[in-house]
Amino acid sequence: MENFIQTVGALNDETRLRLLRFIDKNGAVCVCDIESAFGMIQSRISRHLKILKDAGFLRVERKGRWAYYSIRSPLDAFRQNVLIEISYLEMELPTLQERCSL
Amino acid sequence: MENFIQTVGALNDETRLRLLRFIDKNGAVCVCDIESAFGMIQSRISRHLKILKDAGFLRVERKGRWAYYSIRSPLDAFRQNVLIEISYLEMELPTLQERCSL
DNA sequence: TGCATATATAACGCTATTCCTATAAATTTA
DNA sequence: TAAATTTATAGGAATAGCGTTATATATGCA
Repeated sequence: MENFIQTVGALNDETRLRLLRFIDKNGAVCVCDIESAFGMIQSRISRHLKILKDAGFLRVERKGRWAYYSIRSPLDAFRQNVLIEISYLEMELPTLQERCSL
Repeated sequence: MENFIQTVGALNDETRLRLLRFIDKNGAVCVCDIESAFGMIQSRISRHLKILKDAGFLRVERKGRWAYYSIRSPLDAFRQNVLIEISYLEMELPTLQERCSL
């Protein structure tokens, strides 16, 4: 029950839906990539990513000073359906211009 | 987008999940049935039912002075999946003791 | 070691949501 | 019509969530 509420709670925010779709589309990205793409301040992004991670949608892998966020795998059927549903939504999504590292 | 957020927003509350599961399980019930089963005051129930209705999960049919709420039909695939997911959740659910009308 | 970079977290103000109480609206019955 | 029943809604207090600023932590490099 708490788990489910945490899951849908993470989806109950436009910024997080856009972040989730962005990562689903572009694969592993670090916070600074998102920062420049979305034009949002870092602390805001970091907090939303944590919520999505805690809700089971994202995983994070640290490499050096960067933290790469990507869709968690494997993903249970319900969260997969959620990602598909989100992919159908009309939303303004920035393009991943340049990776700030690599 | 707004529609999706409204949908998951309706799920982001324990009371509403229990109400939704209760109606999914018992079929059409009126507010007073829920009132006695859940032991919650009527205004609280009425408001949560409205949120679930506006989110596309419920429909309401008026008969005399009673308002019967039931799962909306047909339901799109995503909301069907949500109902299935909710049916798996462990939650304390009251039994529908008596119908206050009929 | 000292500094820059990348990310995470805490604190605060604002808004939204929840609950309750009280009341309105609509229907049935006397 | 008047009273009772059923449901909906408005208003206020408490709480939770978001965005920002400021700061902490952690890594890499000179």
